[in-house]
Amino acid sequence: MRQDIYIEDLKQHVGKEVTLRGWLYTKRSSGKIQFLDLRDGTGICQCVVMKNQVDEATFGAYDKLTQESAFAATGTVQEAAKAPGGFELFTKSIEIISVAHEYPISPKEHGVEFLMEHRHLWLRSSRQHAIQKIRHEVVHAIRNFFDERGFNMLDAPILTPNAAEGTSTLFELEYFDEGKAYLTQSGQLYGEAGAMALGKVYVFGPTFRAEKSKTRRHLTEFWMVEPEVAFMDLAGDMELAEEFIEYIVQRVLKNRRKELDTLERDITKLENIKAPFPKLHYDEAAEILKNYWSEMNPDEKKERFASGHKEFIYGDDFGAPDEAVISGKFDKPVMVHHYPSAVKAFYMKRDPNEPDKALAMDMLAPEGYGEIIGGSQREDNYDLLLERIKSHDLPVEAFEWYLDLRKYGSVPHAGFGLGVERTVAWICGIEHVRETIPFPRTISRIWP
RNA sequence: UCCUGAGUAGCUCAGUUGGUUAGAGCAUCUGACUGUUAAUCAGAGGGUCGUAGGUUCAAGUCCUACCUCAGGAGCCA
Repeated sequence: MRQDIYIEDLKQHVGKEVTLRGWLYTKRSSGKIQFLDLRDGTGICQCVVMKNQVDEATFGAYDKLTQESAFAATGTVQEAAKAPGGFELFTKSIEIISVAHEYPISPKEHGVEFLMEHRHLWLRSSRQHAIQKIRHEVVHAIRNFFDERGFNMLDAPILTPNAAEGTSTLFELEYFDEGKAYLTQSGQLYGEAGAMALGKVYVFGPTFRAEKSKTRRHLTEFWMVEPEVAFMDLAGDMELAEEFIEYIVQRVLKNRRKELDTLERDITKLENIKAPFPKLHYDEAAEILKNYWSEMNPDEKKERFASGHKEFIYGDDFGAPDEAVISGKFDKPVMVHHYPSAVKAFYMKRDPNEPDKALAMDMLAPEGYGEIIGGSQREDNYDLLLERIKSHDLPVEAFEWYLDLRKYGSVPHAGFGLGVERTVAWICGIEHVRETIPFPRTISRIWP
């Protein structure tokens, strides 16, 4: 009996006759024996065609099938140590479904611009396929983590009337007779409203930043997951964050080993990602930077300045190169907490014991992947929050609903935001976040 | 916005102190090959050197402006 099956299930069909359907990845031939690598989305299978075993039409299919042509192959599944994946199809017949035009992405290397221009096709390549499988696993792990802990998912609006942290980086649009609307930068404020209704919530969705950032860590459209929990303080926030990251990384290790192998990821670095993570007070992190600069000789200093790294001054926020110095000291993600409140967002609560510091934390990924989490305990006092909105020159009317949360049963609460693309880039060990999202939006790309 | 780098065949690149007809690999096409792994081997076709000016007997190469892309800074996840 023949049946249609997927390549990932081949091992259950050894010795049986099956039909595989998919696309031609590559082909090789030595005259009277042909090898066609069939890709079906679940894997790649080598189809072996021998001239003296098949009819003329099937043997002739090799010449007609161009790269990425669609076809069905029927034959017997065999174990084959030399075949990619360990199995091959000893092919009896081939049915051509559609012949592809000359395919632009050849097996040799290509430049970034060319690949991005063909992103819709590039996704078929094995590395891109592996990255999307891992992204899916990460998203699944995120949802499982919160669902298992009794969190309620809360969908925040994409179209919003106001900014979370200033107005310079918003995508703006006309909203009927209501004036301007903006694409959301963060669902956090809505998450806070949700936490007061449901106790524990997480917002999960796309966010938009019109910043003109052109680095391997930035996209204008990216996905963020933002848990928010009533009655949780900063310490609880950090515990939740480290448990969360451990969960995601270990899940990918368990379920996506094959894809990590495809990406040639150093697994040992990921196996090490287990809570607790190092936690540094801002002052301790500042000390690391102070020592870093004081131990440097003048030539090295000149080099650092030339690369754009400015010498750290106590009280400043950390720049990307500073973060690299701090995270470089550890082989796990590092959490830095108690940043100066002057450099942090208006909604972050100040520490009553250190009034110049915010109850805020960032998590820096290892291996130079930068900030993957930013979080804080939120200001829960109505008067202080109102004062903060005013001192940040934000329009009070726009935040009236948000201030209501402090009017009607205000409680301590905290949360954080995790950037999905930076997390996936780190786990995959790839250079740039643009490869972690199917259709990246950057400052100079809105196509395809 | 600022700093740095790059635009040469469909793709990835080489091209010397300026010098005659601009090269290679892959892809495409033709042929050979019964166990290939980015198969191999032999052959063929394929170019307004990013755009516009300028210097020169002579410009892919030098100069100016502009365009596009990439990496980084700032800001952030």
